[in-house]
Amino acid sequence: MLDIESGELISTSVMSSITIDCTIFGFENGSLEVLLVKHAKGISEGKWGLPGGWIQEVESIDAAAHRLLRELTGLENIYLEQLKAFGEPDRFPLGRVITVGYYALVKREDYSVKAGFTASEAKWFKIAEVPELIYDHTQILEYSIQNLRKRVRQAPIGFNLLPEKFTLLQLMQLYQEILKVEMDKPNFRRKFLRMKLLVDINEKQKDVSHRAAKLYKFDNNTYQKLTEKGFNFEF
Amino acid sequence: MLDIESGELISTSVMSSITIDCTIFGFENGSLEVLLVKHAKGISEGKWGLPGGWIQEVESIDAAAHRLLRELTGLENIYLEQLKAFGEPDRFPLGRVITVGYYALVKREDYSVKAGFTASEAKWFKIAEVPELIYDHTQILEYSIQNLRKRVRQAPIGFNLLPEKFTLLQLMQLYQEILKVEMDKPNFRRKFLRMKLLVDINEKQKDVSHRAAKLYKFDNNTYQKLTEKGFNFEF
DNA sequence: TAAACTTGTAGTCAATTAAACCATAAGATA
DNA sequence: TATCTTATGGTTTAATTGACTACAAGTTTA
Repeated sequence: MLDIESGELISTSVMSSITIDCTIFGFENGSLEVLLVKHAKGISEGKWGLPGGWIQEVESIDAAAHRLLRELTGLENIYLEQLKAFGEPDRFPLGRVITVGYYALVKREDYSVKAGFTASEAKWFKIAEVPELIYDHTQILEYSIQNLRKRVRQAPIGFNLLPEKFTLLQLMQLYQEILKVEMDKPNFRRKFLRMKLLVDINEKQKDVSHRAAKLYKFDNNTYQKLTEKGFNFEF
Repeated sequence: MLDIESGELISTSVMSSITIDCTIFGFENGSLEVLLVKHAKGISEGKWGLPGGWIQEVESIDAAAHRLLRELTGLENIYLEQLKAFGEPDRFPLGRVITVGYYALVKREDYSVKAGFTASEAKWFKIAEVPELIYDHTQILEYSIQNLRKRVRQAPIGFNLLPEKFTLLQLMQLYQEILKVEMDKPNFRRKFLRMKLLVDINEKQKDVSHRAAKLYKFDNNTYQKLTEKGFNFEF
C-alpha cells in the first residue's frame, strides 16, 4: 500500500483510512507537558504533531495504541485511554482518513526518548508552549486536555503522572496545574487523607532545603472498592 | 462496492471498513428503553442489533450518525453524542470493520417508527429485556448504559428523555431508573430547585387521579451559564 | 549560635450542605 | 365524610467546606 503521507510503500497489513493519534501527558517541575514528534518526511515535514500511526489488520485499536507507545517510549505499562474518533472529511489533506484519539499519562522518571521512530525527533512541550500542529492535532490536543480535566475530578488518574512515592504538596500542585486553580494546603490534605487512598509508607523526602514531607503511595485496593459505589473528586 | 453483510452492491461513495452504531435511549412508563432493529438480510438475518450504517466519503462521522437517526426515526434534532470507536479484530465476522459508537436520547412523545430502513423492523426494548444482539452490540450497549449513568450525573442530559413539560416526580423517577437507586422526594425537590435549572410554567397535570403536580420546563439558559464554571449532579 | 525563612502539619470556626425524617396540603375516590 | 394517594413544605442532626490561625521541623543566613 502506498503511504499517502510519506509517499513510501508501507506494509499491506494495515488498515487504510484509519489511524491512531495519542496525546502523551507528563508532569515535570510543576508543569503539565505533552510529548510531540517532528515529522521527518512527507507533506508535513518539519512540523510538529501528536505521535500516531496505522492500525494493523490483526490488532485491536487499543493494541495499536499500546504498540505505538512502546515503539516511541519503550514503556510497556502506560496508562492509556481512548478519547473518541475524529473524522471531519477534510481533516487530512491527502484523502479521507479517520483517526482514533488516545491520551496517555506517563511518569517522567520512567521515560526516556527512544530513537528510530518514523519521526526524526520527539520533545516535551509545556501546554502553553505547544506550537502549531499538523492536521487537526491542535483540536485533538485541546480535547485531550479538556478530557484530562474532567477525568481527574472523577477518578484518581493523576497518580499516573507522579513518581511512585510523592508528597501531598506534589499531589496538590498536580491538581492545581491541571485544573488551573489555587488550593488551600490544610484543606487539601484533610480531604485527600479522608478518602483513604494514600498509604503512609513512613518515609520522608531527602535532600530538600526545608522540613522534609512525608512520602505516600497510592492505594489501588481501596480505590477499586470506592469506585464500585461511585465517588467524587471535587476540590 | 459489495456490501459484505447483505451481499448487495452498495454505493461506492461510502468508506469501507468503518461503520457507525447507535444506542437510542427512550423513557416510557418509568422504564429506560432502547430502540433495536431486526436485520432482514445477510448473515445476521432475524437477529436484533443496534441501528447502524456506513459513513459516506464526504460526510463527518457525526453527520453520518445524524443522518442515520433521521432515516430511522424521522427526527432532526436529537441529542446525540459519540461514545468511542470499537475495533476488536474479530468483532465483525466477515472482515475487519471498526465501528464508531454513538448514543442518542429521544423524547418518546416525538417518536414514530419509520419504515423502509434496511432492517425489516424496529422495536423498543426495556433494558432488562434486550435479547442477544449481533456482533459486539451487546458490549456497545453495555458501554452506552454505563456512559449514560456517568453523564447523567455530570450534566442535565436527562431532560432529553422527558416531554417538554414534566413534573418533579417524573424527573426523579428518571434518575432513579437510570441510576438504579432510591431517592427521597423532598430532598430531591429541594436539591434540584436550588440549581435554578427548572422554570415553573404555572401549569398543572391534568387527568390524574390524585393531587396534580406542577409542571416544569428545563431552562437551557441557566444551564449554559452554570456549565461554564462547572457543577455537579450528585443525588 | 540565633534569627529568619521555608515548608509541613494540626486545629478552629462559621457557613453550607446532606440525609433522614415528620407533617400537612390538595385533590380524587369510595 | 372518610380515606387514599401524591405533592410539597419544614425540622433536625451530622457531615463537609472554606477561610484562617498557629505551630512544628527543618535550612539558611547573619
